[in-house]
Amino acid sequence: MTDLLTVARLAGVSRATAARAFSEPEKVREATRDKVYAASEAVGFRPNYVARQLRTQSTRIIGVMLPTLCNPLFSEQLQAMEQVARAGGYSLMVATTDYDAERESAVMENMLRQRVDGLVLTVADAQQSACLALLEREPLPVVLVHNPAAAPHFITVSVDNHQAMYQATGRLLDLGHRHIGMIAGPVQQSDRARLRYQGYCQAMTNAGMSPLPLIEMAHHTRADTRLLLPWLGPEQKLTALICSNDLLALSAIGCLQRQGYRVPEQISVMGFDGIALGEMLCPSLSSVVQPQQELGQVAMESVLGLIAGAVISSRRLDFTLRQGESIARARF
Amino acid sequence: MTDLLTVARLAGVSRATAARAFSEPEKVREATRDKVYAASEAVGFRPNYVARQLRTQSTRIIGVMLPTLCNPLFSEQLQAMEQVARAGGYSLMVATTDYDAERESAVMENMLRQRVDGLVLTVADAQQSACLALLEREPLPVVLVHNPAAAPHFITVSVDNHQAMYQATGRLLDLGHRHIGMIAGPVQQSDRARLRYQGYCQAMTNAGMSPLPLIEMAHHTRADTRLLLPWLGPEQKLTALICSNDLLALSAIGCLQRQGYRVPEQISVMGFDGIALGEMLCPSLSSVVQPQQELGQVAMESVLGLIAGAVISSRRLDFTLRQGESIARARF
DNA sequence: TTGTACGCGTTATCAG
DNA sequence: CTGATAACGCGTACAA
Repeated sequence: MTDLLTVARLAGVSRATAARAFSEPEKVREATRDKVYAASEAVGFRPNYVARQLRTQSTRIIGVMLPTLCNPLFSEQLQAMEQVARAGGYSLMVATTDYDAERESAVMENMLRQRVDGLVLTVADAQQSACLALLEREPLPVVLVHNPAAAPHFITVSVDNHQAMYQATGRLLDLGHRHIGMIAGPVQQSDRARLRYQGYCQAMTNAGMSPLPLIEMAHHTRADTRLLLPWLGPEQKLTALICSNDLLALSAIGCLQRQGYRVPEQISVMGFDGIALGEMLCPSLSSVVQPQQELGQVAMESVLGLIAGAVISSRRLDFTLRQGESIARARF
Repeated sequence: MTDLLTVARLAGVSRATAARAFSEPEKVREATRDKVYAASEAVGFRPNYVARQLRTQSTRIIGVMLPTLCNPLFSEQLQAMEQVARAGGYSLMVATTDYDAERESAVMENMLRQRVDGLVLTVADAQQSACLALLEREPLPVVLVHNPAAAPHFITVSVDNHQAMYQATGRLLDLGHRHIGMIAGPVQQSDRARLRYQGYCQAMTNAGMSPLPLIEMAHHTRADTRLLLPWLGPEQKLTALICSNDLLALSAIGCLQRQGYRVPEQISVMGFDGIALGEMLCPSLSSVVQPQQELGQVAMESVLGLIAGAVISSRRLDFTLRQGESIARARF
């Protein structure tokens, strides 16, 4: 792991020439270049990116901050981002925050010190995010994913969560459902969950019904039977359940079936996100499909664009309603 | 984003003192320290880790290389690793390889140039991995996850895949199954899949049966009904299916149910990995449970240990068989 | 085309 | 406790 000087000496050239052989090969005569390469093979030389980064003031690293990797939505998005980044010659520094604002700030600070060239983040709540406030003063290229495009200072890539949940609820209403409940994870942690609940409320209200209070689970990814049962009793007899994400929906279906309910015959369940697995199971999951890969791709392309000095604007991506087997017409 | 010298001047101290205020605060008088901090606030100074990395020859970055993030096994493992790393003051550089040996080598080379302090990797096939061969000559701390501890040069954290699948198959045999098929993704891509198939074969042979050829799917994460059906016809009437991973198992159950088969009444299905979702669905998935978080934790602790100069050895972690509702006694 | 020389922002090593 | 100075490894004017 020696340095360029050693290589240069062995190759019988100056250090500058050796350096050029790596960073600007076309500016070095072929014979000279080969000598340099041979020499670096011999001594096991490998360019030191840290030194290069210091010198060029550019790390070619993108910082990626996500709430969690337990939700396939985020992990597939990360996978897509990584591919775009690598194709563009960038590496990824990754951190998760578990929807914790303090961790968000700590992660951010660390990435800024690392001098990442850009940032792609999904914060828990863009409205009251200390780390976004901090970022406003930084000249760093930043792209938000999923967060509502509230902060006009930031480029955002997202779907319209409010509208999506409005339509999803509408689908259930169209099927004749009147007793529709909505479940979510800890909702004050997530601005998207709030938007989705608002979408649900508006759909209910527009249809002349009063929205039910949100059924809030302790985890973002697992439904709790005990919190579900009261809504299925004789008093509050839900015929449909709409969920803030697919993992919640799938585990809710599991809970219901385990309690002897048949889905969708006795109760319809609708998810949100459109994770791949939902399509394969039986009954297949009805869901709002977010273009997960595209979200990651567009977000990464946007930061890279910003870094390259291009003019980039926020993007609203299209969602679709996937008609699965987990919902059916309401009957009495 | 100014530098230490600016801060020092403003604070009326030397650059060395300003530096110490950050890296060794206890060696600076409190009054001086405060002046430095005040000055750095004023000019918006933030320590430059790149410069520090160059000087100290240590990046406090761990490179993590995984086949894919689409399998929750890997993404949850990554999440666990990230937490341990952050707690230890390390950051993560993450890349995926999609089981492609060339991408493995490219990713590796990039991480070496980035001067990561250590590496945690899962390669497609440890036996014939160009990047592992390359690594043997490097003095870098490396920990392999999941790969069989074949290469004695490397610390490995894994479960015994062969033994696990042997026992899982045994469980089906104990339930009276005789026609047990195994499905997997592209098997030549993964040394684990091969080991698991061997475990299956040995269990079958020991029980006096001849193992069936592997049913190989095009994707690691999705079963294909068309490839499954021939094994359910009158000639090859399987009563149990054992799968190389849980996503394959869950999608296989979906395929079967969609074809009108009842699980487990008509056919038992067993998975491998023990992803969280499997437990929530109905029928719940019988599976070999790998300690996903522990795998990540132990792996990360091991590299950090190696970096710290501790003596670390390979670890075999325990797996368990989860008895789910997807398997039942064979009947005729 | 190749070589010389400087600086990127920090920490380590001394000396005071 | 504080200050001066030399690296760390590389890129890149500028000169030859």
